[in-house]
Formats: sequence, structure tokens, C-alpha cells
Amino acid sequence: MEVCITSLLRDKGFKVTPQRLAIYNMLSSTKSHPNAEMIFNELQAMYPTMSLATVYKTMEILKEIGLVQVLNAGEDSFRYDAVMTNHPHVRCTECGQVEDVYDINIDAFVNEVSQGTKYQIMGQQFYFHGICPACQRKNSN
Amino acid sequence: MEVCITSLLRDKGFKVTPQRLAIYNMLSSTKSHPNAEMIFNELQAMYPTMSLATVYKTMEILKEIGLVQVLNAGEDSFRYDAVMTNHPHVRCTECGQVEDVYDINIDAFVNEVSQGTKYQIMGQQFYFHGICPACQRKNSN
DNA sequence: GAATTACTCGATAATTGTTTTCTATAAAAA
DNA sequence: TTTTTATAGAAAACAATTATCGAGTAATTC
Repeated sequence: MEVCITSLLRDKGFKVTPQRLAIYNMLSSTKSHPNAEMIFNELQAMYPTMSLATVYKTMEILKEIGLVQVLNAGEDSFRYDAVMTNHPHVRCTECGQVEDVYDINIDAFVNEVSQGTKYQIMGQQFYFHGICPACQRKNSN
Repeated sequence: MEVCITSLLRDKGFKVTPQRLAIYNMLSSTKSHPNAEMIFNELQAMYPTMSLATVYKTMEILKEIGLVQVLNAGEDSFRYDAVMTNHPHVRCTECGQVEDVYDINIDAFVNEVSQGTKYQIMGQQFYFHGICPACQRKNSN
């Protein structure tokens, strides 16, 4: 993984810096789909001079070299995901967490849309929102 | 339709104003899914004193009384749709237009996600992006 | 119809997430 | 090393959206 991001950056003419490695490592070791501010806060302990601009610029690069995808779950800010397989996301409207949805077959759905619209579909984003199991329990108490 | 929005506004304690009618009429007579600025520009000819803030405030109200839905198709601004049935949207990455996707059965898909995640799903948004037929033709020339 | 009340318009300012600018500095190349 | 070039990070700029507030206006009451 380390090797992967290092060589990917170099190949595209980007420099390998501690900040970029730290941001990518943090993102790839969490399932929380953080936004720029969450990443910034998390890294500030280890990298006290880290700035939000660096997070944004790094995400731009990581997106470009195909290491992260940007989520737009209908909130006011973008979230980031180091898992590149295209999968739906579901957001809890009460606690705000965003989870992955696995084991769903998208292909048939995409094909249907492609044929119906005559568009050459390049990608898609599926966002669900609702109430997570934990918040459902909290509510029923 | 006119009657509908008028009484809906009154019922919820909102006043019926020319601006609100104009904004809703404009939105319900187009398929272009405009954003606030497009609505503003379109109406400025007829309503020279119209302000962007009024568009935003009106959209907030229309959303609240269930007359429009807000689309977040991964762009930098929101788009609005007076069609309230929940349908997927597809955006052309070349010309930027957003179209509706009809004749797609969502329910089975939603159920599958609901069961898989244990979430109580309240809603969802499906966004596709790709190249529209017109731009495909343009490209091949 | 007139008076009162409460909501609304729209100019302006504020806010928020994101991007740009600029310069010392760190990474890569020689 | 030394030289070259891209980057980090502080600060300013930006753009979309929201809040504030006084004047105006619709709805309600008399």
C-alpha cells in the first residue's frame, strides 16, 4: 500500500511528502468517510502545522491518481473514501454517520438506465438516507 | 396547479406573493432542473427587483410544503425539480444538462438496501453521469 | 373600507466550505 | 552536494447559501 501510493505519486510527477502519506494512511484505515475537516482535526495532533488547504489539495491529487473517491451525500461538505469500488452509501440523518452498502448488484440497474437514456454512463452515485439501527433503538427508548 | 400552490401556502401560514408564484410557475414549466442562479436570471426580466435571496427563501418554503425537491448532482450548487416523484437523474459531464430517468423500478433496489443495512430508509438519490446522445454525436464528428 | 398585525421582500452583511496566492522549504534530479 | 522544481501552509479570495433588518404589503379584524 505504502509502495503503491509512493510510486503512483512519483509516476504522475507529484512529490511524495509526509503530509500526503499521512492523509492517505488515515483515510485508508478508517471506515468513517470523513470530510476534510475531520481529516484535518485527526491529523493535527501528529502534524501540528497541517492546514486545511493541504488536505484539500491532497485530496485533489489522490482523486486524480485514482486512490480516493469523493462522496456527496447531500450534506454541506464532501466526504472521502479510500475504497475505490463503486458502492452505495447510506447516511443516518440523526447521528450523521455514513456507511457503506455492500452486496448489492448495481450492474443490472446501471444497464437499464444506460439503455433507457441513451447516455454513455461513466459513473453513478447512490445515496440513501434514513435512520441507523443504533438510532432506531435510541428512539424507541 | 395555481390553486394548489396558493392554498398550500395559505394552509401552512405562508403568504401568497407574486414572487413565489412566479418562481414555482417557472420551475414547474421547465425540465431543465435549474439552480438558484438560473431561476434568478430567468425571472429578472419580468421581476427586475427579484433578488437571489428571495429565490433561496422561496425554495426553502416550497421544499417544506412538498412542492419541490432539491437535487445535489455533485456540482457546486443545488438544482431544483418541481416533479416530486422520486426518480433518478443523469447529468451530462460535457454540456452540464440534467435529465430525468423514468421507467425505472427503484423499489426492489431500495428494499434490498433496507434489508441489508438494517437502516430505516427514508429516501435516496440516484445520480448518474455520462455523455448525452447529443454530445456523443458532437464528439464523433 | 380602514386599521392592525404579521409576514415578506430585497439590500446588505455574515457564514461556510473550498480554492487560490505567495514564498520559504522540502523533495527529486543532476 | 548542488540545482531544480514542486509543495506546505498562512492568509486572502471565492462562491453558494443563509441570516439580519427596515420598509412595504398581504391578510385579518373591526
